[in-house]
Amino acid sequence: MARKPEHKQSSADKALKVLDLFTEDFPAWTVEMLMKELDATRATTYRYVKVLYDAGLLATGAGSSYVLGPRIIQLDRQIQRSDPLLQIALPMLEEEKSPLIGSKSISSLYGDQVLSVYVEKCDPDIFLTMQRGRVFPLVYGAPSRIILAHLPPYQMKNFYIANAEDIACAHLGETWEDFRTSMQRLRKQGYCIGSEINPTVVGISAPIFHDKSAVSASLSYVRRLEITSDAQKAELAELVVAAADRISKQLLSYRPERGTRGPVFTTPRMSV
Amino acid sequence: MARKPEHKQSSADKALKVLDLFTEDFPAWTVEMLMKELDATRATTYRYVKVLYDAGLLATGAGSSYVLGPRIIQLDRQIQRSDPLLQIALPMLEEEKSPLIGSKSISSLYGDQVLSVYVEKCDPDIFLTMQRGRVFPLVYGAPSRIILAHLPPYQMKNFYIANAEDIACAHLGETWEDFRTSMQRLRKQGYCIGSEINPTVVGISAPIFHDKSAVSASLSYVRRLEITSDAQKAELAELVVAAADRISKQLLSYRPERGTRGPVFTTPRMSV
DNA sequence: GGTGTCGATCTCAATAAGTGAGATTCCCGA
DNA sequence: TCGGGAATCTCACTTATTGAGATCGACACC
Repeated sequence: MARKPEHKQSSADKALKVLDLFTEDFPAWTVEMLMKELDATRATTYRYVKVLYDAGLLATGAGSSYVLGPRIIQLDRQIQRSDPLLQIALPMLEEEKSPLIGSKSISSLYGDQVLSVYVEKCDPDIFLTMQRGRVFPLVYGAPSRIILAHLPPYQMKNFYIANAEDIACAHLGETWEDFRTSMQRLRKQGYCIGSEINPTVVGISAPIFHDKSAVSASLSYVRRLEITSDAQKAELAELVVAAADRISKQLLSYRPERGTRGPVFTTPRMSV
Repeated sequence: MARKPEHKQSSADKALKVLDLFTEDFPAWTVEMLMKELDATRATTYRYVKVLYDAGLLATGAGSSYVLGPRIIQLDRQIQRSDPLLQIALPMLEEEKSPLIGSKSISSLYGDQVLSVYVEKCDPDIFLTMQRGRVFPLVYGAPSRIILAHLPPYQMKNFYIANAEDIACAHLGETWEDFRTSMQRLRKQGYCIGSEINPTVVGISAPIFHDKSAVSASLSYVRRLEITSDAQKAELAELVVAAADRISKQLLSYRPERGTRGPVFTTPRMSV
């Protein structure tokens, strides 16, 4: 995870830090601007840029600026094509045609974050904020929380110790016992329902396992809040739990084809 | 460009080289495998992996392997949201509803390659091989060739010198004069038609300019070959040229909103 | 909840890099 | 062909990287 501050400053670290500067609000940087931001000389800045440019992670933009490069788009395609979760889940989701479902999405656990990896818009009138690539903390939103609830005990304990404050803020428990109990309740329920991320919709998420007792992702069905009755919520919950179970079953028996050297699941560590 | 072999071996270079190993056929690597492949010691291999892991470019996979990381998916979303070409073109393409169009796609020029950056399936029965992230050489396929034909003179000349052989193989000209003439013909026609990439469809591509006389991308309309008459080809050509022109016009008058510090077009260099 | 097994990190001396300032080359538009 | 500016090169100097082994710690099993 690139969250925590680093102690040592290797040169590769410093070069890759340049990537962090390319945010949505500042998608283009000139070398002059980078020099000021990095507090480095012209030569050094060009060296960092060259490394990333040669790797295809940066590309030249208009006005002698640099922007994120083509390699990223290319690698994203590679991930999509080699991710067994998507390989299995997408065909299964295509068969799910209930008119109750306004949108389907899949979120994956990476480290201590949850990343949206697939979003499908079914209801043309629904307003979606979810997109592939959006990142959420483990405590925020139904897709995250149902994953959080199914973490193995030691990971959940570690997570609590490191994030007790955020957990309390999110009303998931004031103490470890509180937290454990509320997570237990979620597990028993089998799904998590909420409108936290997007207040115009209701989302219901169920866990996906790539190994017995190892959660890796969650499936969410979403529907416009204004047109959703309580009975429909219950029906959607049943649907999403059943679909997530089917995906998990397939995933458990998944064996890679083609010349791959092994499974391609992500099994995050929850290190401090 | 990440094509040509490098002379110097900086440590960041070596770390980023690890990314190259993660191909579609080998999406997961253990450290042991990487050690053999890189011919490095265990400590060094772990150091490279750690740098990429901390940057989010790698993630841990099942069986103590590593796979491409969440940061890539995240950065891809950032590119999509900050690319003025997509910002402008997508709403315009949504209004184009001709039933002749089986698929729409946009390809962008990056260096000496052309990258598919957007693909939309309109005809549910069409079989598409094109996806966001697919890369093509500048001489292969209609989307590439119409870009090639509109390169500025010195870039075209440079490209010819460096790729005379490939150009001859692609029947684009045996000599510089030949090549120049065939490119001139394409420019005059205004579009390029072909079935090279996917033999089951016919694709027609028109150039998109982000600056007068600076090509940056191409728009392609695609239709199943078996159901396409010559008259329909002509009509599709008109449509795609008109749409690409509209996009170019918008692009020329584009001024970034939000706190962006400048335009975010890619203006590739064609260096040797 | 305790304990064992690897995967991952740390330590330290030797080695081979990265760094900065300025000159230079090369790209690209007229 | 030429000019302006971006990108690279040179070289002395400094600092990080490397490799082998010891150690740490996360995770699985009991």
